[in-house]
Amino acid sequence: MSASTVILVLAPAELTRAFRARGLKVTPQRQLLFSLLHCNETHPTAEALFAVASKLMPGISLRTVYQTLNDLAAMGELQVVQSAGGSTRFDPNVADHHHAQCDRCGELHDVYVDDLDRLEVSNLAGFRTDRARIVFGGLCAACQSPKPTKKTTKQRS
Amino acid sequence: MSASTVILVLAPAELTRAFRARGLKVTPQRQLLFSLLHCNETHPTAEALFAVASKLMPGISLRTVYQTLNDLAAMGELQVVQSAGGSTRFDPNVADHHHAQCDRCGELHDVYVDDLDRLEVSNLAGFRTDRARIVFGGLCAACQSPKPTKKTTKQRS
DNA sequence: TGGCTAATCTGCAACCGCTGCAGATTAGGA
DNA sequence: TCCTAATCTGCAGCGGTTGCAGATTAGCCA
Repeated sequence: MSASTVILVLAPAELTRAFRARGLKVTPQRQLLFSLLHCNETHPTAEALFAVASKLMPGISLRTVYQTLNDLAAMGELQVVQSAGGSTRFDPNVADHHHAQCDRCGELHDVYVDDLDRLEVSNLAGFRTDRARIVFGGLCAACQSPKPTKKTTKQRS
Repeated sequence: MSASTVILVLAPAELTRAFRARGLKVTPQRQLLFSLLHCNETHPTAEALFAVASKLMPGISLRTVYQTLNDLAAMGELQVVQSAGGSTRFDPNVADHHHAQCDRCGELHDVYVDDLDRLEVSNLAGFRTDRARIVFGGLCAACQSPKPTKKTTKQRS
């Protein structure tokens, strides 16, 4: 395929730099994925990203999407979120934050927690923790109203 | 197989009662699983439970293990923990608690957090939370020493 | 600019965790 | 003891993910 002829968006410079700095090559496929992830707050799955990428660059392989996401995660440019429901979500927001997942639609929201280190944790038994990840459960704003409209994520029973 | 002739341990009465109360039957397979889960702090996977159960009751099916675990989870007698590394872990500790996962060996430890509701959470945007689940990351006591000994859980790279 | 080479891409097969199904078995009430 | 619905087992199949191999290409160097 003539992927190199497709130049849709400017790839976020930061990720491009990070890849080059590690001796990794910056291909059009990767640039596209960088741009799709940039400021993306939907916590997409690999499959979801692939669907969007395919429209913009027909022929791109799901394998490539996984590869790039794993590379980004390995270099800390992506947070991997293991949410209920099977597939892994990827979060390009690398700021220190946490998540709230809606019990009904399954959607993930970024939330920020201020005073985490003030928590009193017991039963650590020698465990030395250096970070924490919180997932809040409940109902998102949309699903609290009588007629919930979206069902964006499949949930296993 | 003559499963009914195997009576290894007293099934925890609570789970037996809970099953009967819902019109579910209490079979030798279930009794065995109840007893394997009782006071079990290893956060086993279905596969791990199946391995132990198979030794005590040869012929028991992995399908049955999944079925029973799902039943228990559905009735709230089991906490389902979606840990990094693919497979689901099951936690018979239904007290309000959280987890610490070791970066090296992957093992999960129960921890207790006292003042969760004092956390200041921002960016909720209408999300109404009713619970939180925290997973701390770090190193367990065993893996902090120079020669870590166990590698009980496989971790994906 | 052209050539070289290691990194990458794609397509496919396979793996893993888990579930649906159907026929055989059995718990537990009448 | 009998009956029936619940359960068990084995297997096939599914969704998500990864390994592999051959074709392609980014990026360095002359």
